Amino acid sequence: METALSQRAKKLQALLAEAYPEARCELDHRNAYELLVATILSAQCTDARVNQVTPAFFARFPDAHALAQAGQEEVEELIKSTGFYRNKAKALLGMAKALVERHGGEVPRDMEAMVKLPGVGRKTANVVLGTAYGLATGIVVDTHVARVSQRLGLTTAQDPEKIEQDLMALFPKNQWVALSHRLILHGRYVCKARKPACSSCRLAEICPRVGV
DNA sequence: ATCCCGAGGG
DNA sequence: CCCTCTGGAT
Repeated sequence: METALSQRAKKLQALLAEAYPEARCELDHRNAYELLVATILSAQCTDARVNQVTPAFFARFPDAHALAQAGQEEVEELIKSTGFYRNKAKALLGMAKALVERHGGEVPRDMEAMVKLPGVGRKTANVVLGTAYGLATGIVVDTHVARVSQRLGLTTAQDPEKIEQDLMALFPKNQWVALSHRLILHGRYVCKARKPACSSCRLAEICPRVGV
């Protein structure tokens, strides 16, 4: 049976694909380790700023083995401008050590192992598994995705886990990775928290907010 | 002056 | 369940 909501989901998928054909990740990265580091740094910070600090960071710490040897203060200095730098430095060091101890310095390819890494939650894990490895383990639910999904009426849930379940039920698995990127881009540039650009929104025709 | 918003800790 | 951590954007 085709519910009204799932038909809207199909329409949304088409509109998003037109609006964001590239479905790109804005964090610069060359492998799973770099994406994992960049994603941890991206909390409370723009991707553009993360991309300013990562070149020097990866030159100094090219892999988990190098990072695991680092001193907290040097890491803090390199990531200072991204905010939350003490928490992030601690998370990065713990994560690198866990990577070396438990995974031979490689980034694991499954959700269970990922979320056991210090500083890595479901959001970060979904970004890395989906984008670096092409594994659709779930849908990325950061606050952009949560906000857009709520505004579009795709979910009434507040809890990110519940939002993710609602979205996963609405979209085919082979769309999850691209959908995550597109919803993030849309939330970042159009369906913004503060001043949503509804007049130039490509999803306006299916948005309950427009015209109310 | 206020909001942004992920993960851990209390 | 709610608080905290931070610099930057608005």
